[in-house]
Amino acid sequence: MQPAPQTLGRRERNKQEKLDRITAAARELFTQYGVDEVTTQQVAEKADVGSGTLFLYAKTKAELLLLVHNVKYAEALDVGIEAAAAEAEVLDAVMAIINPIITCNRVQIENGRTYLKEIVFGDPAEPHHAEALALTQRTEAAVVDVLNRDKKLAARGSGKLAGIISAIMFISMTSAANLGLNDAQVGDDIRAQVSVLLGG
Amino acid sequence: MQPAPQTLGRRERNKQEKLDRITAAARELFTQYGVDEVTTQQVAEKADVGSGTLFLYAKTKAELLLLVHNVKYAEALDVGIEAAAAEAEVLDAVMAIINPIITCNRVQIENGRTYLKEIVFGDPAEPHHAEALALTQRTEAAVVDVLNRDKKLAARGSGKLAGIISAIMFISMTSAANLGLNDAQVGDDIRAQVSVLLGG
DNA sequence: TTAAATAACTGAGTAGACTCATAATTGAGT
DNA sequence: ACTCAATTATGAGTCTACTCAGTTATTTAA
Repeated sequence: MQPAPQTLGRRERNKQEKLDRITAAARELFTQYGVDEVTTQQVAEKADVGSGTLFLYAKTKAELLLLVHNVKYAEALDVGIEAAAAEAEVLDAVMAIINPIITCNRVQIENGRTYLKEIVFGDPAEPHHAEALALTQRTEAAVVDVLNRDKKLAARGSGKLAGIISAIMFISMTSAANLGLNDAQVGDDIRAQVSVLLGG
Repeated sequence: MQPAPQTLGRRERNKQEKLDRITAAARELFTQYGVDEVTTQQVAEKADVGSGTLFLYAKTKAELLLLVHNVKYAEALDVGIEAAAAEAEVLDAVMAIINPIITCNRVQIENGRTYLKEIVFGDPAEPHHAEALALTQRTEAAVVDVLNRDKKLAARGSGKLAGIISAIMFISMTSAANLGLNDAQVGDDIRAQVSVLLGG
């Protein structure tokens, strides 16, 4: 038989396939039951790999969640950036970026909070974590672009402002005080704060 | 023998004494080695109580850290509020409140980050957690007082502004990106952000 | 003084994330 | 085809936060 035409050898293909199975298994179980209700054993079993193998692909259970959630976050961010372009007002445009992220983050609220927790407190050296950080940086960059539409905001320092908006988002989406709110209410909470920040 | 003159019975006194021993043991071990390097067994042993008893006084290991750290935080806050009164400029006064908190939080950086993590992600129904929340509210209230010195800031909404300052503090003190900075540099980072926030 | 009721204590046991010694698989060299 | 070094997979075993059924201490009531 001829050697396969792929550039990747069997070893690389097997690895990719295993990662795919693990990602799929984790996504389904985490989404349905929530991270805390799922054991790594269950994910391994569903992915049909050994329990130790899991940890070759994600160093911790939380990293496994990053792996799964990054995909959804990236999609939400794309939607938001698109929507922001259609908004005339700066505040509206900023919220256009933020709103899909809120929704994505709160589909399963426990997972969303754990995701954000891991971004701040996890190990930035891990590959899935690095990807998550890149996403938050992309989010800030998108906010910077919007803020720069306004000369005065640009003069105040759009980079710093975007950083503050990230902090506002983080706290509003994770705070236990906001656990009882729905997506729209969290959005309103963030909007009110961003409004104060920008509208000074 | 006459009954003791205390209003508290033996049971209450025993409980208080045990709590004191546990607090002292946790403080010493956590301070010297860091939370993650100390097991709950070691704390129990040092406090001379059964390993299960520990969890009657703090529902989780993280709650135990809150118990210990709340005291230090409260002291730092008092110092800061005092110092703020002596500052003429609003920004300087805000930083006067914040600076002792930064120092207190970074004496043992791992513990400081874990403390903040627990405040956001822990169970607010737990008593030590409730106390920690009260402290952050007291901090915000102190910041509000300072902001209200300036009519324009008061008009913008000093409560919301103080909330944003809390968010800035949280992120700057916990972010892995700032792990390499010293206290002064973290202070500068926060000051720069607060300056942008207020100075708009 | 004693008995019953209640509160607090205890440490062996459990659960689940993660490790690591060993085994299986792969691909390059011959 | 056959080494063999390097990579990847495995699951039994470890570690430790936390639980709970049974015990002990204190208070109250008779």
